[in-house]
Amino acid sequence: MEPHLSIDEVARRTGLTAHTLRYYERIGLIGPVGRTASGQRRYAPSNMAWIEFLLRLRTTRMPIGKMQAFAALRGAGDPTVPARRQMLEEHLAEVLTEIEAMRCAADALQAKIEYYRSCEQRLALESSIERGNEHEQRKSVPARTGQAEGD
Amino acid sequence: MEPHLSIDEVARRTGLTAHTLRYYERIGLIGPVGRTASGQRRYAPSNMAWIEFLLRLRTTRMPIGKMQAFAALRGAGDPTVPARRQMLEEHLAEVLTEIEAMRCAADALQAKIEYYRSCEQRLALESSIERGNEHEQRKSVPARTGQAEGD
DNA sequence: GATTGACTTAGAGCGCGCTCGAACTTTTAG
DNA sequence: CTAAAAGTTCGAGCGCGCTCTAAGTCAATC
Repeated sequence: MEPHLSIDEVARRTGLTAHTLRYYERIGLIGPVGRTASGQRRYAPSNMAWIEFLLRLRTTRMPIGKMQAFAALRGAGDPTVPARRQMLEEHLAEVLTEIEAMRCAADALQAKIEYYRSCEQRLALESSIERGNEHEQRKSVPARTGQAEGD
Repeated sequence: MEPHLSIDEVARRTGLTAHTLRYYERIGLIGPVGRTASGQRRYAPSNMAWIEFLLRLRTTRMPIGKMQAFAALRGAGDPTVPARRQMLEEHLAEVLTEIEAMRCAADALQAKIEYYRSCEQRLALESSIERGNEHEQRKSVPARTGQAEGD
């Protein structure tokens, strides 16, 4: 039981498909991967670590082209360490910017959800009045906010 | 100077292209937009507010198909408010999950950057020793960390 | 009246990131 | 020994989100 995994096992562990793993290798993102005598892939722990790193880059939406550039630098060995670090630093900066943009948009969505909640209260109240049930009133509903037509 | 903007002006203000604005309208994301007598689009403030909302959805990576569904609900008026709220709540939950995933991956990238920095120190030290300059040593460099082949 | 330039529609095309199909070989279970 | 499962290569195809082209209309300027 050596720690060299078949492509299906790697697929299972990483969540990628075997198709995608071959694709990544084809385009130079992964490799070289060991082979059995008959040509089947066997992934070593170092391959796994690299794939996991690629997945982190993917999570942060690095485009494949940049990953290829990074992989090429990595293949060129130690002298490219500064270049690789710089790539990561630039990418990280973009990622942090984007996280902030998403957080900001998420806040706006939260506000909208709350606005909808107030709409629902008002609508419920109006329809109950319409049906003649003028009780059921718990809190005063804020009439109608000036949400600037956002909806 | 009414507050009804031409498509180019809207493009300028939103960062979308005129092409994309027409595309969004075509697929039912935007609309209806007012027209001049000769058929040119004139965007009202309510259109602008909706577009800005769409852009927030896009920032949070809602797929266009979902935006279309949302737009359709909106077009159906008040009774769909609860459904709209639910869509937003579900989407927001996904967004928060994804923000967390990105933040986590970003942390890993930061760690890798720091690892590279230590590599650079070690490499600089080694090459200076190789050249016979055995001074230049400031801090003890941690020999070589066992970064599990991540690189 | 002619030209310039912003606008219109319908529909084709593109870049990205996979995803799948076809045809074949190897491994494994019964 | 056989049959099914899993692997291989090569190349085509797909879904998404635009992006652009072509052909034409209209408004304003020379």
